[in-house]
Amino acid sequence: MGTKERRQRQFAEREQLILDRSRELIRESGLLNLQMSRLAEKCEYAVGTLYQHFASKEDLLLALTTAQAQEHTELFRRVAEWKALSRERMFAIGVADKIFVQRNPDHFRISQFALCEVVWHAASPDRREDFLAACQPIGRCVASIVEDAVSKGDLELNGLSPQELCTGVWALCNGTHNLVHTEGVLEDFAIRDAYRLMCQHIQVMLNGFGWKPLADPGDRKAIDKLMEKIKKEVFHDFCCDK
Amino acid sequence: MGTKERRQRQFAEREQLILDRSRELIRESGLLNLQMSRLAEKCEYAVGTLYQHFASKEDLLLALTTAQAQEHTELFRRVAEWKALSRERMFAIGVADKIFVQRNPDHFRISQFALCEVVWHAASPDRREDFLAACQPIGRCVASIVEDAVSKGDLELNGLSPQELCTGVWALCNGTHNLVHTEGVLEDFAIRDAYRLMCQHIQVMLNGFGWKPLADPGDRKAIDKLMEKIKKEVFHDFCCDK
DNA sequence: CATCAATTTTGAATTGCGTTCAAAATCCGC
DNA sequence: GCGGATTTTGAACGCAATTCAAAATTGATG
Repeated sequence: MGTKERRQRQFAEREQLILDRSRELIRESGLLNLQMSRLAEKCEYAVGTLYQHFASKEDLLLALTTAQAQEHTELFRRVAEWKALSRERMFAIGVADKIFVQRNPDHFRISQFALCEVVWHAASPDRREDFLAACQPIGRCVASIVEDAVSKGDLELNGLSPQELCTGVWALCNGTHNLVHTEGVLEDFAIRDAYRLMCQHIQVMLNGFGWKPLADPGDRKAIDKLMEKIKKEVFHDFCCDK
Repeated sequence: MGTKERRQRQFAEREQLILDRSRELIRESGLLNLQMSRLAEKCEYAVGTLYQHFASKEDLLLALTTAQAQEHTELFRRVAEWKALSRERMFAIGVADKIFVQRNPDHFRISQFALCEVVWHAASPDRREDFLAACQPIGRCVASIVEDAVSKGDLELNGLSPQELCTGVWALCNGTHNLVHTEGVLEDFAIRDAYRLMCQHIQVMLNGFGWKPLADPGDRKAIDKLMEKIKKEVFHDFCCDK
């Protein structure tokens, strides 16, 4: 009896539609102006139907974030599978982040909001669990690179756990996103290309960890070249920008 | 004619009262449950009176954040004036951050929310300017430490501007706050003391910048000792916790 | 193909909360 | 202690999220 399955599939498709449309609405008129009634109109469904999928508006926002976290994970998985030096792979995590943000310019705006206490706690417990589950592979990917580096002798942990070491790079990336998306903050600082700078800082940090082979932090050309290489070898189909 | 001045003073006092009470309310029952009518009740004023001070609820939240940013600035100013090696002072910026967060446990929850597009844009332009103005000294403090380090020969910029270098440390701190306050994220990672770890990562990063004198990243005792020293010499009256 | 119970969809009605504003109270100079 | 200006008040308003009873659709059954 395929009836039930078809129903489920259609339900899932509709959910996807709602997520897509809400992303469009947010792009068009901002997160601030996202209204359930307008969204319903845009989806050509009644408001009540939206609530069959999402327990609340906050729930929807967290679902949006989760869906994008899955794409994010995909990028990281590629990096983890890339055949290259451990240090290059770790650096590539930063590049993946950079590419992800470029491809999903409003992801961070949404997630920054969705992960705030206010929205987070207004979302349903299931949705929160889904989000955490979607994030787990990211952590595992990155930790596996660290473990690999240690086993190859490229890196010494100096008493840290692989997770603790990851947290440094993670915080650096996360903080960069945050600063970029907080209006007015980086403007005063005259930062040109915050994400390129982030990659430079990752190199600095990896050097600080003594992760071999050390990079020359002053050599921007080398960093750019490595970024190009990563874009070509790992994300060839993801980024067409030069 | 002191009447007008007295009025202004009373107005300012009332504003302070409102801010204090809202902080209490948030502590008691969460940011999610902050309601203007309850706040008015707690302040023993009418709702309308609140709106003489703040254009909207969002405006109030941003004002809260700004007020705390001022205390934050105070800590940084002390660090900048501290007579010590440039590297110790830069590290002390991280310690200041750690102390600030310990003293103001809900600051970050509130600011994380207040700086989201949704709240930020719903606050009044004046309030936004106030916030940015309150943050500027922070940037200047930190940049001055970098400049000092360069002039003393402790650090080479390698083509970065002092601001660009600061951004790395800033992002690291900011990202750590963010991860700490995103529920469930660090839990899986089994991070014990995220802020201590942040300080370690700052040391790693400063090493990566080649900021002399280099620290031994594996020597936790040394880091703890330095943290103690900073607490004693710079923040003696701020932190009583061991 | 008609029937009908179960399921799904609908959108007007409800609700809750932020915000407003006309009326009341207070202030202050004369 | 008078009267205009200023401030405070809180009931009323409006908006947008959410609900839920009624309508529509579905699909199994004879």
